[in-house]
Amino acid sequence: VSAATPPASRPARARVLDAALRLFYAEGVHVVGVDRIIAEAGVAKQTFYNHFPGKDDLVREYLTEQSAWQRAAVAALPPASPRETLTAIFTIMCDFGAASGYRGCAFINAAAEFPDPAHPVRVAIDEHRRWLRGLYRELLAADGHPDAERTADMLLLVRDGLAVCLDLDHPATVRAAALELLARVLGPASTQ
Amino acid sequence: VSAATPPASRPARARVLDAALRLFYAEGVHVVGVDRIIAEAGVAKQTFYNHFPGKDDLVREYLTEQSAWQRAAVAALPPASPRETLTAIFTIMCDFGAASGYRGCAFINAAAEFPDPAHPVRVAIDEHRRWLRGLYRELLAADGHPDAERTADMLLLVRDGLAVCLDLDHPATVRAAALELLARVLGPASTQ
Amino acid sequence: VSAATPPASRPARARVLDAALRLFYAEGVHVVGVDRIIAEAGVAKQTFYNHFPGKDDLVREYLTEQSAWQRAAVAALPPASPRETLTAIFTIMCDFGAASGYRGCAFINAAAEFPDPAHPVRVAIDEHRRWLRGLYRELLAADGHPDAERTADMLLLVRDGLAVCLDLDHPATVRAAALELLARVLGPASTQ
Amino acid sequence: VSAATPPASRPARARVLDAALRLFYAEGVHVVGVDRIIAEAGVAKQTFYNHFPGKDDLVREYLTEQSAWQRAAVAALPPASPRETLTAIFTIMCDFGAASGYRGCAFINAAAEFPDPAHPVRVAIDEHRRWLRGLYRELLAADGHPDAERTADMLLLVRDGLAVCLDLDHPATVRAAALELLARVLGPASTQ
DNA sequence: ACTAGCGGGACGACCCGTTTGT
DNA sequence: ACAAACGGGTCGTCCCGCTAGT
Repeated sequence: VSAATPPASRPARARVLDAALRLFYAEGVHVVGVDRIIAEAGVAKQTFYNHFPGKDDLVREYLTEQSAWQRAAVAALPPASPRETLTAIFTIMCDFGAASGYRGCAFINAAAEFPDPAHPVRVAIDEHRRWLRGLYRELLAADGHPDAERTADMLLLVRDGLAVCLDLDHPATVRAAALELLARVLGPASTQ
Repeated sequence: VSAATPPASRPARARVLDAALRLFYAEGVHVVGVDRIIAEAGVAKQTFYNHFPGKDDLVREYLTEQSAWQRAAVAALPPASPRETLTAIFTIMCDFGAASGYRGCAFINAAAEFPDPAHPVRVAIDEHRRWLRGLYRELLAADGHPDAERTADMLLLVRDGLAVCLDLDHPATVRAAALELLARVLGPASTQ
Repeated sequence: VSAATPPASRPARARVLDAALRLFYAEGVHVVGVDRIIAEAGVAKQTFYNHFPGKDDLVREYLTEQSAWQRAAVAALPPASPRETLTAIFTIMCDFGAASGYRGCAFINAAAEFPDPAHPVRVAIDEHRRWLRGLYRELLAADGHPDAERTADMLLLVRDGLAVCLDLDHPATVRAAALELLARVLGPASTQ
Repeated sequence: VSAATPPASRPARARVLDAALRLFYAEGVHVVGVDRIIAEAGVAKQTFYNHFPGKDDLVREYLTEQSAWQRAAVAALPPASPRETLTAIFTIMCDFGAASGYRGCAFINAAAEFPDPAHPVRVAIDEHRRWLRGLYRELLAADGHPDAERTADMLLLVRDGLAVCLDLDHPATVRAAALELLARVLGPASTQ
């Protein structure tokens, strides 16, 4: 009844994107063929190619979708101090990493499969990382951190390491290490 | 110079591994076919399958080779204090990451392409990471660090983040962030 | 101007035929898909299948349309002696062959793509050729040629060679050869 | 036992070319898929791509093969006067055109399916036609014809028309027209 | 009656990892 | 050690039916 987003053709395209998101994240991009995506989406092959020029474009949209989802999740965080927000972000990452089905960071994984830095997929990855770093920097600055720029770099590095370790090591152990590391990066709380 | 038939077909196998290492690391595992590997190695297809049961085994050996190479590199480090050795390890990582041809960590990239945790490739990855963490822990303990276990976890996390960021961001910026982070992890030098 | 619903769905069908004519002639029949035709015609897929049972029928109509166009062009020739009319027909062919966009004879090209002599497309081709030969024969007879039947066969052969050569060789050279050939076929003008 | 041509790998490649020649000529280029060719050749798919970079290259080789065959056939003609040789060439064309399986000129048919004049296939067609015209010109010159150049153009045009008409009309009728036309092009025999 | 889009199944060219003959 | 064979899989396009929505 309600036409929240585009009035027409919502389901088919969305189903393709859903299936792509699920399969690409869970198994990787190159091993998942178009045929499997359209099969899981319950979509004809031609309708897929009506919505996406090719597989690469679908991959790019898969990443932008992921990025949009993360931005929305951050925007939906309960209001809190910048420092608490930062801690919440990393804590939530740990929660995700402990849940079943976690497979690391979609962007890092995609970068592993697309070596060419000029490839559109890599461009989408860069854009997401610029947003991430900007988010950290703003929160640090709002927290009154003396060197938000460089500390944002450090947080990005911690985030990447966290995303990787949560996938490859014991999530509980990684959680402890990450939160401790975060504390050392942020320094003692500003006694305001 | 050499006899008609060398005692063991060493060079053929080694050439295959060399080509695999180069191609797998530079372009990824799934996109590189065995035909290209044997072509670059200058080896017949049958000789390849004489030395390796299949492609997956080659991938596993590619990772163990990488691991052996890193262990040898660490063993060849000039004698120094544990703390200096740790710093050297991370500094060398930054050097590699700034060099052209850097494509991130071979193990992290491989994990992105092999989701199944029970796969032999993932087992090889786990083994390398266990060695890495053990190395950190021993060096920390030798340095007299009070909590070598947990600090080793943190170092592993920093290492992973470093390997990823060096590939995706500006190496110089990442280097500064990583070394600063390392300093905060190791704490003030033990005034011995 | 026109009523709400024109008595017959003329425009849609005509647009499809126009697009088909343009694309089929310029690029060939098999390489041009139905989707491209309906896209260029600005017509829905269903509308296409409402007017044509299938692609093959469209091809047949494309040829009958071509044939009708040529018949109309001949009928519209300025009044002249039969011999002048014949010369005009071949001269106009040379003009077309020198123009950009010339791609040979639509019927010869279609025959190259439809080998089965019983195929409706081939039937349409045969019909056009029968008309052509009849036209030549009548003009020759009207000119008082002693052997109109066999000379018409020769003219048809020259026509086909002309249509092919204009596409594959230099039009200017071909024109000279064709007109010279035509003169030899027609023989000296009847000194009436 | 005997290694007449290349010592190795003769059969596979030759079988592919044989099948391609048969199918392409009989049915057209675009309608015949690679799969059918390799099936009729009894060859593995990869073997095909080991010998030919792609289908287009096979098409080009199909035409060069055809051209080579025609050149050999002309070279194998019994010694005769130039004029007799010319007549023999056109007579043999008529014989071929009357035989079952005749499908017109392979080059004209191929040109109908490859509109782009810069395409390698068109280049091969041009080359064959240059040879053809050169052959006519030399024979005419050897016969003492006063204008071999322009007459060669006319012969090429007649040849093309003949090849087309033999496919589309009654071969017997076409034969008579073609030989009569040839006589008019060559003029009265030089009473030497 | 025309548009827009989806579903379906076959086929297009091309490449995969692997095994076999020679 | 080479080429060929094998079976299946890759992405992408084919022609055609059908169902809504104005």
